Formats: sequence, C-alpha cells, structure tokens
Amino acid sequence: MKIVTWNVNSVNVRLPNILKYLSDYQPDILCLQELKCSEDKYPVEEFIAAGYESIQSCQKTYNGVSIISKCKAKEIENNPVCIDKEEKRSIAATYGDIRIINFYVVNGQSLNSEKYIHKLNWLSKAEKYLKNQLIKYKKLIVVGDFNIVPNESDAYEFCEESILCSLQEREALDSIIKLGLIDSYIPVSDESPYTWWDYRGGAFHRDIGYRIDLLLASKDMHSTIKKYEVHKRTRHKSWCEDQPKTSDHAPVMIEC
DNA sequence: ATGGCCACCGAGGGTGGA
Repeated sequence: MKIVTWNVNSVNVRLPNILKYLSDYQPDILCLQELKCSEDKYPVEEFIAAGYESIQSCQKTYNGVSIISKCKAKEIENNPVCIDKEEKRSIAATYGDIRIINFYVVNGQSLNSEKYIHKLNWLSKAEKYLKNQLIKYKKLIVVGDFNIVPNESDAYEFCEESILCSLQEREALDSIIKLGLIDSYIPVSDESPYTWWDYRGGAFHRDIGYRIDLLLASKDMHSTIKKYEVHKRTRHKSWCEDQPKTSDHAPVMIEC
C-alpha cells in the first residue's frame, strides 16, 4: 500500500505531471493540496480514466484538497476542520481499515500577520478533530502540507522569527503529535530531508529547502510502514515532457 | 547536469504562496 502527499500548486496546470506520477509510481492513495480550482473544474474524469476515483473539497482560486485512490472511499468527511466555510483545507475518508486525513494547513504569511493568528486557530481546531478521530480509528494517517518545519534540521535556514519555524507553530504541531501520532520521516544518508524549495533563486538546484510536507501515523499504522521516499525527480523540468513547469513541492510517499 | 518564480483573476498588475 503506497500513500502519497503532494502539494501540486494547481491541479489543472499540473495534470500531466499528476497523471505521469500515477502511471510511474502506482500509488494506492494520492492526497493532493492546493488544487486552486472550483468543483466544476476539477479533472475527475481524467483520474477515472487512469483507473482511480477521487473525492475533493474545492474552492475557486485558492486552497482545495483531494484524495485520489485505487479503492473506494468510505465515511467521507468534506472539510471537517474549518473556521471559514469558504476555505477548503481538509478532507478525510476510510480506505479498507485505514483512516486517511488530508490537510492543507494555513501558511500564515508572517508572524505579525492576522493570517498567523488564523493559522494557530486552525491548528487548534485540527487538534480537536484529530483527538476524536484517534479514538474512533486505530489505523490512521494524517498527511499534507503542514506549513511547519518540525525540527531545526528540517530547514536549510532555521529562524525562529520566521513563518514556518516559530515556536508557537512547532508547539501546535507537537500538541498534534502528542495525541498519539508518529512522524513517518526516515532519513536517507547524503540526502536532505526537504520537500519544498522556493521557485526563486535556483533554490532547488542549491537544495535550499524545507521539510513541511508530513505523514503522521498512529502507532498501529506506523508499525506497518516499510519505506519512506521523497520523489525529488518530479521537481526537474525534464521529468514530465508534457508539462515542464513543476510544483514547488515534491511528493512524499510511504509504503506499508 | 538539473535551474535561474509561479498561478490566480482578468486584461494589468495585485495577491498569495512559503
């Protein structure tokens, strides 16, 4: 069973890349963030043609999350973690005996922004939701773009005064993890842990990145994980000839 | 070696991303 999280930065612009990814890597569950399209523009037929079904929570222009899967989704919750009803940042469903929860956490912009307060409030709601989900489901994994750097070693440049790295953000993530979740990250020697690189300044080329895309597994889920991979090759222009423009994030996969 | 901002809306440049 392969489970992947990937912030694609527009599902329609990235559609050729996503279809190639499904074909090349054959994930069982692919969780996407930043769809940036309304429900009627979501390319569900293309995913069905590729042998997958999809559930999605969409809004025009911003945000949006979906779960693309080989098997059928049950117990679907559309946007269970929500402050503003217009903001579609969460979706959850059960596949077999595994509960999958997909988040696109608020970015927050900067520490003195109102969006930062919104981020912390959103994370507080997420914690309450996950507490209940963990009571209900033994095998559970919460994945997504968390927009939080868990540890100093997960950032090329770690600055506590900067968004993604502040103490309050990391404490909010810690509170979520302490509910009974385990970060499924497994280091690879001679390879950075990063999952996101800025488009600007040749950041990917220089490996100036951050690990902000996470898969957090319950204990019973974590014990089944055999492999963890960041598929950095999707970040190269040459990887997908139909669409050389890549997402700024790489897909992160676990296999269990 | 790879890459050197991108995508949205809307009609141009402002906004958000991280």
